[in-house]
Amino acid sequence: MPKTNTSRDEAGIAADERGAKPGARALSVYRALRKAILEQALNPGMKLPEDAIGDRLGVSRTLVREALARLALEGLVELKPNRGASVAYPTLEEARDVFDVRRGLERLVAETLAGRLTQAQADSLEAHVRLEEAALGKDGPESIRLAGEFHIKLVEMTGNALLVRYVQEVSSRCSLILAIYGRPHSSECAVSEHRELIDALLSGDARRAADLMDHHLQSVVSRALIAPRADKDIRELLAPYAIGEGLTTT
Amino acid sequence: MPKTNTSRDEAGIAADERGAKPGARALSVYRALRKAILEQALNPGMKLPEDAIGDRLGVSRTLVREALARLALEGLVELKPNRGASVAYPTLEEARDVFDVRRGLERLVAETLAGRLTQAQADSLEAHVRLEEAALGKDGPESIRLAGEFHIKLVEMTGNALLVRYVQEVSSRCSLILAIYGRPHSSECAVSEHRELIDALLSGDARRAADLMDHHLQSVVSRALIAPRADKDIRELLAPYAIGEGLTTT
DNA sequence: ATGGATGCTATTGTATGCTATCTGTGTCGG
DNA sequence: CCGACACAGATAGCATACAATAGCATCCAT
Repeated sequence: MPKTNTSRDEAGIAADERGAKPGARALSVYRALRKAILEQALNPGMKLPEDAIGDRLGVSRTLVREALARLALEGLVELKPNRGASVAYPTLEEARDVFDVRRGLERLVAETLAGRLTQAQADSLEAHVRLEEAALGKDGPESIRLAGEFHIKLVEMTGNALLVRYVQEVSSRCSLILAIYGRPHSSECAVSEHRELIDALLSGDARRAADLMDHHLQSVVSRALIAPRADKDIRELLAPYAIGEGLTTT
Repeated sequence: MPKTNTSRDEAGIAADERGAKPGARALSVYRALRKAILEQALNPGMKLPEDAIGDRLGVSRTLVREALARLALEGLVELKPNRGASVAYPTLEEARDVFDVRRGLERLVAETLAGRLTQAQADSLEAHVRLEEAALGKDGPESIRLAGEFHIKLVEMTGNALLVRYVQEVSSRCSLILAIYGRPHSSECAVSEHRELIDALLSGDARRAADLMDHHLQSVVSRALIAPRADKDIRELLAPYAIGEGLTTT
């Protein structure tokens, strides 16, 4: 029996998983959307209609719904009742919350790893830092991606699966936040700070490693987070235009 | 207009939300299952068939699936492909991971709150501690629930929504873990430690508060978690496995 | 009698249809 | 000319129907 598929082979998803495992397509949808959001193919605030996405990806609305629900739980999309999903547009307060939690989590990472880093792990991190340095010149999304991956590599070395999940989650949200509020072309992580961190971890000084990580992330915020691009309220944005046209603004 | 429901009023869910808001029933299913798991009406390892749950709760499998997916993401249920859902049965390693992350998160709570606690908040916490003391005599699930709620109240006072979510999640998982590996009737949190913590928070000494919290949670683990070398008899060891297989335990 | 194959059953995975609700547009009254 | 009501188009919420898979029991062959 050749599977009598319901003729579902036109678009993107069906092709990427040959084995056709059970929950694989739902995962693919999730990953596709996640990636699209993180590399800003879908801008924050953009609507995400179930039908359109399902159409484009060759799956039914059910799977799209599943993916959207998951992304909503991770804070990458907002899900308003009867209004559908849209790419999350975090407020500055939410941004602060996320960065605070991230600092707390990554401090735990540093403490956990301090003095426990194997030489192989340290080498791997060193190699990564070198990649970052190489990417520094040609400022692009490449540099940003690598800087983020350093932290992911770090947390993965703890072997704590839950910690990995949480750090990945907050990292994703940080990317989104920086896409909204960040300076255009800031390399967010100073490579030198990454290298210092590795040293501290190898030396086994947990306190110093934690403080370094803390300071590092703190400086990421102050370096990359800029004043809000005053898009709080559309009325504020339009006020000058209204004055220009002689319309009442209050 | 009485909503012309599709005849869905027999069982548990339909009655609890009169307004019948859009996503309310899905949430109700989620909460019902969550509660059932946490108070061990559903034992770890127990199977969770979608249609049975849907039947019992008066909703379709769709909503049950949604709830199960969410619980799976929170680590309260395990979701195996084509095999369905079951109440999570964390390993000891996972348990350690969860407790580690919890310590990191709650330390952040303590640091955030240190010196920022209003008198009203301190009073509220004091009142809660008094409830805990009252419940100490009659050892029961009551004492355990109250001890957990103390930490929830605490994190809610930070005003950090993400931190609240994470702490609630790890707290839930800790409850589950203690249900499996915990001593039968240990009051997990020493009430005196809660009171000390409030003092430290009021005094504004962030370091001391964080260390107290750390030590507090550490002692919860050592007080409640059974040692790996089980000097209990073999029947106790096998009991959870029997439950997992649906066999009688006595 | 034992080992393996085969059909059956229970349960999950996915799609789709129906209904309720929301948003935008058009029309009517002030 | 501006506001309110009403209708219509669109979209999410939910249920159900259909398809596929894993586990189990039975049966046959060695």
